[in-house]
Amino acid sequence: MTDWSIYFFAEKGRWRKETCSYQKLYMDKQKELLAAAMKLFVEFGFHGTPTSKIAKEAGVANGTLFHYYKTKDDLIVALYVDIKMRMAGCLMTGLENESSIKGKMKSLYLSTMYWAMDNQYEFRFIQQFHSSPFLSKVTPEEIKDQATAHLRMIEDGIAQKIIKPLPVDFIYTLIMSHVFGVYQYLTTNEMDAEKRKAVIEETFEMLWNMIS
Amino acid sequence: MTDWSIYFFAEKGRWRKETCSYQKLYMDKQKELLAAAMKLFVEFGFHGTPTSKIAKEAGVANGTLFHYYKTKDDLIVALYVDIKMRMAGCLMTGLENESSIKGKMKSLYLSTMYWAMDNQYEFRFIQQFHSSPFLSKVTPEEIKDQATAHLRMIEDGIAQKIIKPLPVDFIYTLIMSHVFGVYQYLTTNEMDAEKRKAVIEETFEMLWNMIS
DNA sequence: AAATAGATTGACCAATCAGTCAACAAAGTT
DNA sequence: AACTTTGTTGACTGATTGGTCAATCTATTT
Repeated sequence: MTDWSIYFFAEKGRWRKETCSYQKLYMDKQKELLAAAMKLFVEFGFHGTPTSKIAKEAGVANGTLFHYYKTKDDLIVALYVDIKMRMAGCLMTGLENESSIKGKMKSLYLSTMYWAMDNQYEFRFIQQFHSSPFLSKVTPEEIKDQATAHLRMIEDGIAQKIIKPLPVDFIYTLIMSHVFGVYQYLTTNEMDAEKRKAVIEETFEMLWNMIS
Repeated sequence: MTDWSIYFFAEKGRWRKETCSYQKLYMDKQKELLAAAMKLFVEFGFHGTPTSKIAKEAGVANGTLFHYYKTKDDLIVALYVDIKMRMAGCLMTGLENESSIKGKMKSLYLSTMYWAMDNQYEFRFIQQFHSSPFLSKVTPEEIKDQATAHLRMIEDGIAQKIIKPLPVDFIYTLIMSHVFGVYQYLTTNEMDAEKRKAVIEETFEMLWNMIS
């Protein structure tokens, strides 16, 4: 009945047998689990998404989830760390082109906003996680770690007397809150790419007025 | 065995039999349920708090919860509406003393910040609710309803060309995000009342720089 | 004092949940 | 080819969940 063939999957660099009938892109089951969990958590909340549904959505057996993550809570925290890392990787690009503090700050702000718009599930998951009791399961150092680039920039700005002399993490918090606010506005009010760009540019100037 | 006595409970203006052994303040069971639910939801999240625990914390039988709220979800939404209304009630005071737009805005900002600091469970519940899938169970009109005072003020400010000519609900969103950010900073960094007051005053000026 | 309506109870239940486990499959190692 | 390690499965379970219900209690009305 089933027709077996051999396929080569470049991502892993190894051969694999797969049925012809549902040949599909090979991806680590672990990654599929994270992707499924993220989607369902955002849509139905941490409660409201049983592990069984996550496994099913990931196309994986129930037990596989618990092979990779000892508990459901572990999965949630791991997902948070994963998304945070992927985000941090995206925000680094394009920074070196700018020389001024304001230019660098703007570059970072724009990257953050566009990343949020392009990765809405990821962004909303982080938002949900941040205002949930799970946040306390991640150490403050782990949270700040991904933000060192931002923090150092703010420090420089303060040293050059361009940015208000306030605690760096305070300014960082205000920036992030601003990003959340702008994100919320952009997603609840539909608009074309041009208008959206204008809003993002304008809100950066507002932000800059606030902290400089 | 049990020693029965009669107590008068002024809040309800009626007499009630109660055992001497655990005489306690009488309060609507419904209100006790909301209070218990709020505390537990903030501490353990919407999941992580079974209805049974809520009933127990409220000192009420399991069935009583479902007498007042058809489902657990109903309870969550009702709690949100309740807190929002109580908050709105508190924010109205002291507004009429101010004449200028900036003065009114500052008064409102201060009330909001101090309310958040004095009602941390309430504030954190709203925060959690806002970034959860439950938010979609409340209509946008219901959410905006409590903010009409703010919105009208912003409108006036724009008409008088004191505030930037942007959509009012956009400015409102930015203000609320700012409040969330400042709240987060104030609660994660301990400081005395004086220092806290200074931060709140200063952050208002920053906010004003941003929107004016 | 009888009747009505709402409040309160807690035992109870079907469904669901997070997590286990024994068995099997694949890949890597010797 | 034999062995070891790691990945994968899905049936299974004990505990818990949200929610029901018939009975009791309390206050008010008639």
